[in-house]
Amino acid sequence: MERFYQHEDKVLLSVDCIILGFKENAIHVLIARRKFEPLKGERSLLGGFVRKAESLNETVARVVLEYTGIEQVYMEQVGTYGEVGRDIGERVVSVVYYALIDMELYDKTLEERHNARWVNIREVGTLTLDHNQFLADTLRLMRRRTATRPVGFNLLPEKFTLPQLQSLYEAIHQQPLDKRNFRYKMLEMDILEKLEEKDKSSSRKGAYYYRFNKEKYDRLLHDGYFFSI
Amino acid sequence: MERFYQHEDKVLLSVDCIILGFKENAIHVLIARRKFEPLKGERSLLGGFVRKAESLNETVARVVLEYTGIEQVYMEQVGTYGEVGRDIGERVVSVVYYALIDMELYDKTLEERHNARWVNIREVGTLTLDHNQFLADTLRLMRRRTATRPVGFNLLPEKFTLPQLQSLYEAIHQQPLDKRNFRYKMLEMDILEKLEEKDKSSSRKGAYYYRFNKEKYDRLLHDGYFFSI
DNA sequence: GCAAAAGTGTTAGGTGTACACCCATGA
DNA sequence: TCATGGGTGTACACCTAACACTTTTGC
Repeated sequence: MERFYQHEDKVLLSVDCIILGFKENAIHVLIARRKFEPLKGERSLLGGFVRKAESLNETVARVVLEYTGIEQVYMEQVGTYGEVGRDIGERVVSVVYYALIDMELYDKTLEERHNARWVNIREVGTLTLDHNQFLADTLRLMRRRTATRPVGFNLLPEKFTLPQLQSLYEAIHQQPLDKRNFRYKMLEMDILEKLEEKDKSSSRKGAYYYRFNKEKYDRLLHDGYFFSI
Repeated sequence: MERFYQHEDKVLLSVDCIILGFKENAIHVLIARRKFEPLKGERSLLGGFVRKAESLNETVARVVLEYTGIEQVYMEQVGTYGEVGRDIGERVVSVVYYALIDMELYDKTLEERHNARWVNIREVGTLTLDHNQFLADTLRLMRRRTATRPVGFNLLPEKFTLPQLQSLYEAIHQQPLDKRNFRYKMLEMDILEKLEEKDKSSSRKGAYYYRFNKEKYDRLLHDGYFFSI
């Protein structure tokens, strides 16, 4: 390939991933200790540099796979942060993505290998560089997204119960929701399939499992339908 | 500064600006002919490469100033596009911003110098590379933004009339709005200051000028208020 | 006086929200 | 039989959207 733009500056471009999961009725984020200088050992989001022949999505997928063992994830770009002094090592522009994963699929052996931990988003504490900013912006975006599109399902196993789903939404929006209204809204959209099977792990009566029907959902979206909470 | 990350790939990073203005009751976008190879002469959005010691915002400001002569503009990041083959010259990752400007402040001598043109967004035609994609994503975002926050004012002169404001919103959302409901909503927020002066250019009766009161608006936002259309 | 745009309130319908009781089951 | 969480319908308040006539003024 010819080098048309050879007199222009090049910069280091990194991708930082906010990997989110749901457990113990709370959203958790995967963080690790930085493996390299500078700031080695500081608490950090998971990232990687964008390679020459790799798209941004591919970088995200690579990072997510490396740290979770999961191949297909829901991801969305949050934004790009390009202040000159934001990384103390060298000038690095960072593209931030969040990824929603089903924690049942998480490869727990990676926790140790990468010195990584799942932290409740309400108890994150101080992260390195501007990573707290990334997280705050992500949560704002993710709340808006889950409030208008049913992407929350990506945080749950394939089969889930309505009480689980409600507790997920309550964790995301950090506020209690009315059970009847919530169930009505969710079922009214007609994108959930009720299964015969019940989850008996959290009550004697047991709660029916449901499954998300992506085809119906896509049809809804195509028709311009949106929901709220 | 030490070079901690010296073994990582660097990439060309560009900023592409969707510069939007309002005239003749329609949103217009500033486009130009590409000045350099490859694809020299193709219709293109306005952009520039991010320099080593320049933040993304600074790059946008530089590009907007260069092509419009305006220093302070409202801008917002749309997203970052990083497919490997998106630029045919070389691998370039592009950060897209839109900027809203008051066309009365536009320096018309620059139109000729840069071979630039203001084009109605409904008649843009084919742009180079993936710039049509950039524009489509921008318009979607801008519509959402103007529907929930009063950023539309940035497209108008400091003094404007309510019929002008309504026609701006109708242009943005490409649908007619009810005059009484529109005026009521806008005035009810109490962020517009009515002036004594009237604009007589479009009717015998004349329409009162208003001015946007940013302080009151910031107070509203701070209190968590949002409006819709 | 008339044409042309500016300005002004009210109502009906729909949407969102609050709310309380019965059911199924395992221990 | 009882304790525990799952499941179900309605009434009211509020907000959104539809709608038509009067005012001002330059020609």
